[in-house]
Amino acid sequence: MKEIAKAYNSKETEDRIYKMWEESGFFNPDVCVKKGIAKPNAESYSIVLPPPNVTGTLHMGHAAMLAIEDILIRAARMQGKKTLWIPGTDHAAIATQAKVESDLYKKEKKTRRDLGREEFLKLVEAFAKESHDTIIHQLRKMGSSLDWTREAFTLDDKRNMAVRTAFKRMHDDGLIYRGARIVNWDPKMQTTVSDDEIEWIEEQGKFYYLKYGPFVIGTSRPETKFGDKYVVLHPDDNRYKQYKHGQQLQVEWINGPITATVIKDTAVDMEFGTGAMTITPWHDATDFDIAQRHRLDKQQIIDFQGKLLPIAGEFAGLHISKARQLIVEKLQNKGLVDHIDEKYTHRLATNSRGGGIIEPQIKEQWFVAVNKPFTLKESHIPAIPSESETTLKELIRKTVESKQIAILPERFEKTYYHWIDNLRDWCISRQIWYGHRVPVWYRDKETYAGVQAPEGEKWEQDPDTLDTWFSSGLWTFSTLGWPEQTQDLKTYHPTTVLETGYDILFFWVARMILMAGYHTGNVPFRNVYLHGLVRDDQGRKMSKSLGNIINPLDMIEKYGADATRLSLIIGAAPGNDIKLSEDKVRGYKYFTNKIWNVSRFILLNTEGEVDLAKKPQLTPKQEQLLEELKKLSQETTQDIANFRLYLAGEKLYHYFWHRFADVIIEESKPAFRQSTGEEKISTQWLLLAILTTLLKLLHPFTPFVTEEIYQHLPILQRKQLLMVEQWPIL
RNA sequence: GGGCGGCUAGCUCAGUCGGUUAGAGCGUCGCAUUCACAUUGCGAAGGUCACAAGUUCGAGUCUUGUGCCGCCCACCA
Repeated sequence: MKEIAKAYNSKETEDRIYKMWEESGFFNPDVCVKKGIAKPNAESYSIVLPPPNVTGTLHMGHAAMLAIEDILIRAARMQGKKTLWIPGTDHAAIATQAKVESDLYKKEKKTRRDLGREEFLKLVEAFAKESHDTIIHQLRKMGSSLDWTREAFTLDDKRNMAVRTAFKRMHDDGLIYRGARIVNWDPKMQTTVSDDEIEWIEEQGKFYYLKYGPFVIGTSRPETKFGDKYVVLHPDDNRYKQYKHGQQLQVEWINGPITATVIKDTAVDMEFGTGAMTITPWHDATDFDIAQRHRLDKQQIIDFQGKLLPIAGEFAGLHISKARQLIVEKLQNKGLVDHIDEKYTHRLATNSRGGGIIEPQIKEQWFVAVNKPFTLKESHIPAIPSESETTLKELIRKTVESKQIAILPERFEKTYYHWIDNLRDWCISRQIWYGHRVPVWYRDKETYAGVQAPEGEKWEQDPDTLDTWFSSGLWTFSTLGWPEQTQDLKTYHPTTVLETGYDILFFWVARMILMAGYHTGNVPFRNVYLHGLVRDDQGRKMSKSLGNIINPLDMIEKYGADATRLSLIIGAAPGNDIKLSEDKVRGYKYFTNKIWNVSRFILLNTEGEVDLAKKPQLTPKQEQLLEELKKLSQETTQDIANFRLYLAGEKLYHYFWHRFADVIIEESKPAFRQSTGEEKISTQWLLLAILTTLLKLLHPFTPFVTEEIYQHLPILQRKQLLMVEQWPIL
C-alpha cells in the first residue's frame, strides 16, 4: 500500500486534485452524459455564476458564494442530474472605468479625455484582462467545479449580440425610449447613474430661511435658487389660503426683482419648515415632478461641470462648492435672510461607483419604461397568460407573487415588493466609454435602432454606453446562447438556482426577472438563495481602511480550500451575515485533518481490496450503525435539496467526528487487535462502508480532502473519481 | 417617515414554520494519553431562550405591546 502522510497537506494536494478533475472533463455535463454519469434524459440542474466584476480580486463574499454554489452543483452531479455551472466575469462598466481612470490620474496625471476613447479603452481592456485572469485563478483555487468550456464575459461578442437584440426588441415595443427627464448626474465622472447606484451620505449642514416676497422659504441649497420663480404651497394650508393657485406677485430676489407664481400642490409637507417652498425643477427630482404636473418652466442653473450658468449673474462660472457662502452673504446684505438653522442634517447623494456628488440634471437619456403596457406574446408564467397585456412592473411582481420563483429567505420577498412599489423608469444610458454601446444610430433627424448598423452614409452611433446591469440582466439566458434557440437554452433555462448576496437583490435579481420575463416569457431561475455579507469577528464590514480584510487566498494557503469553504457554510443561514475569524477557519482545518486520520486508521487496518457489495454477516449492533448512517444520509440529502447547507454541514461534521471517530472507531479497535477472522472482516467491511458513504456525503463540502482519500480507498467499487460517484441511495 | 430583521451558554450561532430533561462550535476548568490524529481523548461548569401580557393540554417557536441593536427604502425642499 502506498505510504500515507501523517497529516493532511492541503497545499500539496489541492492543485493536483483540481487538475485531475478538470482533465476528466466532468465539469461539462455533455461529458457526463457521454460517459454515462448522467442519463441523456436526466433532470437538469443549472446555476449561472454571478459574474465577479473585473475590477480586482475576489473577497470572502465571493468565496462564500462559490462554496454554496459548488456544494449544490457537486451534490446534483453525484445525484446523476445533468449539472451545469457556467463561469463568467462582469465588465462592470462604470466601476471598472472609474478604477482605471483613477489609476491613470495617479500614475500619469492624465484623464481619459487626454487619451481619447480608443486609447483609453485599450487601457481598460488590458486592466480587465489582468483582473479576469486573477479571478479565474481564484475560482479554481476554491475548488469550483465550473464548466470552463462555457465561460462567458458580459462584454464579449456573444453577449453583445444578446444586448443589441434585447435593446432592439424592447425599443420596438416602446419599452425603451429616449426622453429628457431628470437624472442623477455625476459631474466628476461625467455620466448619469441609476437611482440604485446612489449612496446617500448624512451631512451636517445649515438650513436657510429666506424671505421670498411675503413668504419665508426654507432651503439647504441657496446656490440653486437663482431661477426660482414658483412658490409652492399645500392646498389645505390655512396659513396661505389668501394666495390662489396661479396668482402672480413681484418679489425681490438674489439678483433683483422677479415675477413669482403661486402653485398649490400636495407634495408640500405642511409640517416642514414654513410650509412654503420654491422649486428648482432642473436640479431636483421632487421639483421636477411638481413642474411636470403643472407644466411649469424649467431652467438650468448649474452646468455639467458643476459651475453656475449666466443666470447666476455675478456668480456665473463659480463652482457650486464655492458659491454657497458668497450667495448667502449677498442675501444677508440684501436683508433676505430671515434666519439660519445652524444644525441641520441632510442627505447627500453620491455615486457609489467611485464617483462624486450627484447633481440632478435634466438630460436626454435612454429609459426603460416600467409602467407602460405591452403585450407579452408567449408566456410560461401562469399569472400572465400569453397574448395578455401587462407592464414590466406587473410582470416582475406577479412572477414572485404567484410563486414561480421562491426567494430564500422568504422575508426578502417583502423587500422585493417594496422596491417594485418605488420603482421609476430605469435610466440605462451612461456617458462612459467602457461598456455596450447603445445600438442606435442618428442621421440628421432620423433615428435607427437595430442589431446592426444601418445601411447608407453618414450614420453616427449614439456615443453612450449601457448601464452594466442591462447586460447582467440577460445573464441567465445570454450565457446559454440566446437569442439563438440553442440546445443549452432548452435544457438549462430557467436555471435551477440563482445564488447571490442580498445586497444586489434590486440591482440584479429583479432585473434578471424583468429581462427573462420579457424576452423569454419565463422566469430566469426557480429559486433565489440570498447569502449574507461576510463580516469580521466583531461584525464589522471588511474594508481596506479598517485593515480587517481576510483574503480567501491567504486562508486557502494556510488552512486549505476545504476548511475555508466549511467556515463560510457552517453557522451561516441564508440571508444572515456571516461573522468570520481566522480561528474559525483553523478549526475546520482540524476537521479536514480528522477526516484524513480516520481514513488513515481504516486504511492501515484493511488488508487487500474489499468488495462493498459483498456484505458479511453483521452483528445487530453493526446493523444498527448502518441504519443510523442511512438516516444521516437521508437527512443530508433533504437538507441540501432544501438549501439548509449550514445544517447538513454541521450534522456531517458532528457525526464524522463525534460519532464515527470518537465512538464507532474507538469501539472497533479491540476487533482489530484480537484479529479473529470473522469479527475483523465484518468490522473492516463496516468501517469502509461507513467511510465511503461519509466521503460521498462530505464531498460537496470538502471536495479536495475527500477526493484525495477516495483515491486511496481499497474498495472494489471505486471508479475513477469521487466527484462523479453515485450519491448514497439508502 | 415607511418597512425588514436580530435579541437563545463567556463568544459565534443552530433550533427544519407548537410537542419529552433547550443544542453545536469555539473558549474556560479538571483528568488522561507515546496505541490514526496534541490538528488528541474523556469529563465538568455555564442559559428565568431581551421584557410584559395573551392564545394553547403544551410556547424559544404563534399573537399583541415595550425596550435596545442593525439593515433597507423614501420626493421634509
